[in-house]
Order: sequence, then structure tokens, then C-alpha cells
Amino acid sequence: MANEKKIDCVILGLLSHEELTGYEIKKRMDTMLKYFWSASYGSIYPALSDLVHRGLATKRESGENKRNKLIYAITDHGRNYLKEWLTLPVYKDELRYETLLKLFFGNEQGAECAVHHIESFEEKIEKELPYLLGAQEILKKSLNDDTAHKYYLLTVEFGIRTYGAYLEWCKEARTLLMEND
Amino acid sequence: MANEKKIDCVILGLLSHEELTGYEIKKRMDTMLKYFWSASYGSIYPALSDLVHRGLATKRESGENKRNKLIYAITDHGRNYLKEWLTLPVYKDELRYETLLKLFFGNEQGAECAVHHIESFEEKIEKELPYLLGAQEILKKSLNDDTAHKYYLLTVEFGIRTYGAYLEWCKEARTLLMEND
DNA sequence: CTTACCATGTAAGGCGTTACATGATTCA
DNA sequence: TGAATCATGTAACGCCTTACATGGTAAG
Repeated sequence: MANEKKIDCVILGLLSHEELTGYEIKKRMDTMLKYFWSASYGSIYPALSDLVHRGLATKRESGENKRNKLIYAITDHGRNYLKEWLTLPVYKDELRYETLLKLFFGNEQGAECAVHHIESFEEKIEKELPYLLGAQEILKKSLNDDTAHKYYLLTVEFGIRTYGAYLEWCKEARTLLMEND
Repeated sequence: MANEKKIDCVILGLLSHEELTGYEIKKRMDTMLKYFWSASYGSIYPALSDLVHRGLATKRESGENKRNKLIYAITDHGRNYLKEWLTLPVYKDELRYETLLKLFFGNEQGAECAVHHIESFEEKIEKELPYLLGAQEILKKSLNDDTAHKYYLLTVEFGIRTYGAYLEWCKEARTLLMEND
């Protein structure tokens, strides 16, 4: 049980807090986890079926309407599996920034092109930072409502700090590129 | 020519500065690029053959010894391809930190486990930061030797700033987890 | 009534790692 | 002479995204 598939662990992690449909799982990822993790439907739905087969989750229909939603829940077995994975050491943290790649080889095209990439990067970060700050506000206020919120807050604050560092670096980098050239 | 394979661009980028063997390309990646990019031999060697087939690079043997090294060089065509890619907007910057995933779901195992993961993360960063600071020193001094050094310095300073932010966050996160619990 | 979002899934294909296989060279 | 490093490659496999396919529901 050494190398757990990450997609399984993410799904079980989300299900450990509440029952969800595949669609809702994707939504959670695209909002709460998007700053450090992502997955597509093409990996979520098959993973869900697989988790049910292995007895780590259950699937039931919301019998209410004509169009039934498929609601997934974690089992005890699934919760143990998740807990086990949580205690295991981190296997890999990975950062792949194409922006830095283009910058590293920037000498081939010159400063102007590099500055452009930095500005695009800067804009993207500036656009996303407010969402993180908003989430931080909400989580700080609701810290006592749910013990899980403390852990969510941690990851949000990671984002805020790194994004802050990114913006400082952008300024520095632009300056370095534009001086005496 | 919209979505260039990144492995091709990295290799061409490295070859744009100097002729290299496949082995040396891997070495460059593991030292200079490791903070924001990585690749294995299993992707480098096939990519090199492919670049030669497409006329973006050339391959020659260092005829000196019995055991001939295979030295790759960029062609004009390859340099144009690289330049083209450099001007294209960044397609995707991606961060996948398993540490943050384990932290996000940390409520399931509790604070002690989460603190462990933060400490491991912290140690890893503290171990790597000196290399970045060393590289920064060297690059600052040799800025006039090679116009490419300015671009290398940029990426090194990105690493230094983000690693600094990580360490600050680690302290904050540990504090938050250990207080009134 | 139509646009946007909710909702579930599959198939093909891309991309890359891991593990394996092989052998030379260098340095202690 | 043995270990570490240099050096090149292949094969199997895993994992994931993209694109496709389909239809329900809610709001304006």
C-alpha cells in the first residue's frame, strides 16, 4: 500500500467531509483546491467507479427527481485508507512553470519578450489573489464552526504568501530586465 | 504550430546556449532547472532523436575515444522554432503540492500529523535554499560575461523569493496548528 | 425559448516516468 | 578492484487530458 493514486485520495478527502456527486467533486477542486491541485472529469468519474468497486466509497441515487444524481459517500474502509495515506510521507511536490522556462531561455528573444511574460504572469496572480483573500476572511470568521476550516485556512494562507512573493518578484524582475540594456 | 511539446523546447533552449549530450542535458535540468522543471532520460533521449529527424537539431559523434559521446547541436530551423515558442503566450503554469493536499484534508488525522508534514516541507526548503543563494552570488558576479546570465538570475531569484515565503508560511502554519487545541 | 449551467460518462491519444539493459571511465 | 559516475537507450505501463456524446434543469 505504498504509492496511493492521488486522484483516489483527493476524492476520498473531499468525501470525508461530505457526500458529493462527481460534478460537485470537480467543483470543489476548481474552487478550493485549484491553487495546488486539479483533475478533469475524465479522471474523476472512472476513479469514483473504481473506489466503489474497491469498497472505499458507496454510490446511491438521489431518488427525488426524474434525473437522478449519483451521490457518493466514503465508507469506513475508505476513511481508513485516507487516514493511512495522510500519515505517509509526502511523495512529491511539483512545480512546473512554463513562465519560468520561457524566462530562463529569454536571452534568445530579448528583454521585451521576457517582460511581456512577466506582465502576463503578474496579471494572472493579481486577478486570483482577491479570491484567496476573500476565502481567508470567511475561513477566519468560521474557524469555530468546523474543525476542518483551520486546515483549509492553512492552504489558503500558503497561496496568499506565495502570491505575494510572486508579485514582489515580478517588480524586481521587470526592473532588472529594463535597466541599462 | 500551436502547442509545442515542452520537452522539445527545453532541449532546444539548452542547446541554444551550447552543444550538449543527452546526459549533459539531464544534468543541466537537474541543477539549473530543477526548481521549476524536470524530465527523465526516458523522455530526453527519444525527444533528441525526434528533434534530429525534424531537422531542429543535429547529432554528431565526438570522434576522440572508443566510447563516442553523441553531441547534439541546434540548427537554424531549431533556433527559429525556439524563438517562435518563446513569443507565444504561456500555456500553463502548474503547481502540484502533495503537502498541501495532505494539509487540506488534515482534519481527518489531526494537528500532530499536519505539523509533521509542515516540518518535512520546511526541512526540504531549508536544504535547497543555500544552493539558490550560491547560484545568485555567482550569477550576479558574472552578469557581464554572458547576456544569458541575467535570465538565469531571474529564475533563481524567483526561487529565492518563493522559498522565503514558504519558510515564513511554515512558521505561521505551525503556530496556527499548535495554538489552543 | 434559449443560454447557461447541472450532470454523467467514454474513447483516443499524449506524455512521461520507472525499470530494465548495457557498458565505459575515473578515482580512491 | 570496486564504487561512483558517465553515457545511451528501450519497453511497459500509468495516469491524465481532450474531445466527444448526451441529456436535464433553471432563469431571463
